[in-house]
Amino acid sequence: MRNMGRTSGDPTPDGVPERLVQATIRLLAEQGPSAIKARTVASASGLSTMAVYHHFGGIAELIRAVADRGFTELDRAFSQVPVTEDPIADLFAMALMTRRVARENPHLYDLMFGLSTRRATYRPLSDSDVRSSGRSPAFRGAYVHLAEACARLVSSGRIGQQEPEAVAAQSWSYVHGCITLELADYFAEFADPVAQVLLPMGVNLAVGLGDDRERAQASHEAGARLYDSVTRGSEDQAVAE
Amino acid sequence: MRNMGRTSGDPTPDGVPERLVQATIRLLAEQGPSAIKARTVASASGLSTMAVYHHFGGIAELIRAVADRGFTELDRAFSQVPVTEDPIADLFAMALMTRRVARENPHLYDLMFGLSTRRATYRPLSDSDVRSSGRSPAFRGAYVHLAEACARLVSSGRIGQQEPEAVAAQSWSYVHGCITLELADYFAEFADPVAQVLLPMGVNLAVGLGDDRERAQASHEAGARLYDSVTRGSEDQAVAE
DNA sequence: CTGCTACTATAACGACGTTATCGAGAACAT
DNA sequence: ATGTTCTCGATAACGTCGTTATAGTAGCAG
Repeated sequence: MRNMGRTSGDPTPDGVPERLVQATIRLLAEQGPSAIKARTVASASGLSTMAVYHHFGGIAELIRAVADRGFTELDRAFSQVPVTEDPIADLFAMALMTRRVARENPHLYDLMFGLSTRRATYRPLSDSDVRSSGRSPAFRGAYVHLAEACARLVSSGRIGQQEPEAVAAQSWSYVHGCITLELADYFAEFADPVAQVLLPMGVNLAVGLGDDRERAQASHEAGARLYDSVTRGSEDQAVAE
Repeated sequence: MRNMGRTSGDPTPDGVPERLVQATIRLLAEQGPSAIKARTVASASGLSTMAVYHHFGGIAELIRAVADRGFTELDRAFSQVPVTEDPIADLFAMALMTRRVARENPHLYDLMFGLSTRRATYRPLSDSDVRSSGRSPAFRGAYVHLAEACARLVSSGRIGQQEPEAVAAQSWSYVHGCITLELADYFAEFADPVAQVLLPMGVNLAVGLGDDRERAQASHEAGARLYDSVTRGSEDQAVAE
């Protein structure tokens, strides 16, 4: 495993590691995790297996880089959501963004949060890939969007006085739980999981946090419109129901 | 893959398939999913690899049987929670039970809900292992406990009139989301994830569903006591913080 | 040209899932 | 008792995978 970046400045972000990561993501989306093999990603990149080991050290590190790329995508998706004067609308737009990212590549989403492919399986994450508090920079990049929206929500006085971190944890939990169960087909009985589960649950949580019900409902509908306005006209309209 | 049961009546539930499943669960708990190999589970069971193929057909089917055993354990845990006159207390006791099961064998829990090891990776679940609506009997055995508690909650009139299935989906989502994130160490900043995230989130959701806040808080504390009374004195006190 | 560095292709090694083949033991009929 | 059949599991092999050893190419410094 040598240097990951270019020796000089990076005018071209399309190096060999990039090709390997994107080929892995594509294989993950099209054929699932069992298709990620040193030979398949190498041939899909037009290289030999040695490229994987020179640039990453092994399949495990490549997969970790791929999962990290997933958080980078999530960060980019969150960045597209504008900061409005309605933090609950922003939060629900981010929830729908998370769902979109998850449904675009379910196996990648599973890789980002599943522990079957983390810990114990691979190395016990030793040194500097976990920087300060415990996660990758790409993850924190996405997380700050959520944390800041929760901080805005608390400081607005719209809900009861409470720790923004706890609000963030609860928001994240309900979104992640819903998405995970939907991806695993446990919500097959619901024709529209967003309208029947995700949105009402967000409203209920907001009400439980102290918001007014009608206002929470309106904010969530505004968040849905915010999400539509951001994603409409984008490169791909993702997975249409 | 031959017959799974004994030829005559089953006075001894400790056959070869049982040994293989339990050896796999033990390997999963002690060494993680990467330790599940045909040779390791076979030697851990005192058998050869052929036993896996005779009784299950392959590693994939064995892993599926193991995940199903996880739902059986969850069903058994839910069965230990008594049906009281307080459905919210029952639901929160089940939430704590789910957390206990998940923490006893995190890799098994991930196997039960992760899609990386389902679908696409293995066969597209063809015939009768998915019976009527979409999941295994062991799963539905656990799910009915949740669904019935939600039905009791709705019919009690304590929360607003709404579909019990939606209440179940929301309860399940928040519990599953919290547990998944906690297992993946995303709640490392919280010294007591139950007191700081899971319980307040359950209260908030109950309030959002229409319950009174003080009453919801009391019910959740009662649910915690209910959980303690059921698990205390049991074989193992599980993972103590 | 020589030496050094960075990277890659080829080929091999060990481990794994799976399968082929065969033998042990039971059940049953004769 | 003997032969037949069947279930089940052991041994050994085959193909694939992650990984590594080896050797090679390209670029640059002297």
